[in-house]
Amino acid sequence: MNTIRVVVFDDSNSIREAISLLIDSNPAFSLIGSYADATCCIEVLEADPPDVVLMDIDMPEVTGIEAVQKIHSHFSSLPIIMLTVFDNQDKVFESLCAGAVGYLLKNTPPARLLEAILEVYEGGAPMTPSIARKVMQHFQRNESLPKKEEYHLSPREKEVLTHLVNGLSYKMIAGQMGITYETVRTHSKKIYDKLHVSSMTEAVVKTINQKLLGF
Amino acid sequence: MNTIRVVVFDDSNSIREAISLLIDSNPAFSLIGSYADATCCIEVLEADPPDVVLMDIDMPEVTGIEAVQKIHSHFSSLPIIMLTVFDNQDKVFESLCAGAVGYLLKNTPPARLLEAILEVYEGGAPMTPSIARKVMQHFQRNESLPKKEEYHLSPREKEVLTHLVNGLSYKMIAGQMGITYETVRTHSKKIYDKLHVSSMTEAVVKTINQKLLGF
DNA sequence: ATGCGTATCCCCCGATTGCGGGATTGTTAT
DNA sequence: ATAACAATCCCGCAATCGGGGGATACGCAT
Repeated sequence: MNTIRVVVFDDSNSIREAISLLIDSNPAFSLIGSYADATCCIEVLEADPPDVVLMDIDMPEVTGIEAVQKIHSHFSSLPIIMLTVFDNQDKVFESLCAGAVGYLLKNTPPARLLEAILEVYEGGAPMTPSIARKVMQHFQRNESLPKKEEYHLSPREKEVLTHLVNGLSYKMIAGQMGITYETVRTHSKKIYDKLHVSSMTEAVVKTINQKLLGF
Repeated sequence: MNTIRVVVFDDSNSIREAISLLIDSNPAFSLIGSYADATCCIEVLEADPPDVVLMDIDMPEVTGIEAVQKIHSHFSSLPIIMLTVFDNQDKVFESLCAGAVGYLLKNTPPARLLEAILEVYEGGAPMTPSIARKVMQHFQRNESLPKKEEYHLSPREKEVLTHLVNGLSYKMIAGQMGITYETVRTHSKKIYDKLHVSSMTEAVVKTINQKLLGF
């Protein structure tokens, strides 16, 4: 069986050494590169493509997140595991958005790290439990806020609002809906009234942010 | 040490029995309830609150997802693990949005199930690796589309645009930014020009939909 | 039948916006 | 140093928007 080829980016010498020892101690893995910064990450990976990348999140010159973006856009299927000392909420999500598939704290036990490498290699997404929970909570926020307020818009008003959200003017909406400009205005007035706003823009922003319409 | 109190909702008798055996075989856990449907889930949980809920996703009468919504809105801190036979993409996300914190396939080995119950109890979010990967990929889609177009807005223009997106009028923005109404208009003109739109609303919609600003 | 909500149309008027210019002061880049 | 750009301000004018009315007509409930 082939070994899993790993590359590490981390500005800390001691961490790189520790990881180097860890990986080479297990015949199933081999460390094919280890770098203190990610400035040349694309070139490095191009020259000798690994199976998995370990990326420190805080690095000088090019930050881990920037590096992930670059790597992900060049080698979209190459899995990257982020390593970090703090499980900062924002950094987690920035990394995930940038293209990382795993997120581990540096105090992860060595055995777990090897397990994680194997896991991404097999299509998983290793995370510490606390980070996994943060990710889950991120989904819940989306759906828990919007239903707190209910503005009972009539069907016709929703229709007008949809067009407003698409950026149409009253005149254009009138044309689209086959009604008069004045009617569109009347609907809009009631919409603004019900949404407690006083301009088209405010209505549109509120509609989008609170997902008042089905999209 | 107290045992972790578990309740199960699953319409399959065999699964309920298997879980019952599994949980009672380990002194660290105790099964305090086991129901074939979730119609009375709120009453049940209110009468005898558990630490963790296991919820089958496909059930007659009330679906697992509906049950999760109800439970989550009544007992928002009660962790729920979904159990399912298929890792259907949509169901996963519906469940997560509804308030579940864990998501396991029914072929999960018994030991892993107990581990997962412990994990949610301790604030984690157990998932099978394949589901974890799906969740991760969900984040990546968001950021991969928007960078297809780049409108090189100046810093000042971005600032004005931010205020527009917050629903402010030119006059209000002028006040906020300490510049003249006329200057705000000039910036806005250039913004509309660069975004290829011709109204405040269109600019706002485009900005939000394409995530042109950092939010 | 009387009221309530919805949908439709109309008018007036002031405020705001969009578009066409033009102008000055910096900074940056070639 | 000359051009290019960003940021600031100004004017005029037409179009659009927002708020205030009022009006008709339909359906639906009590």
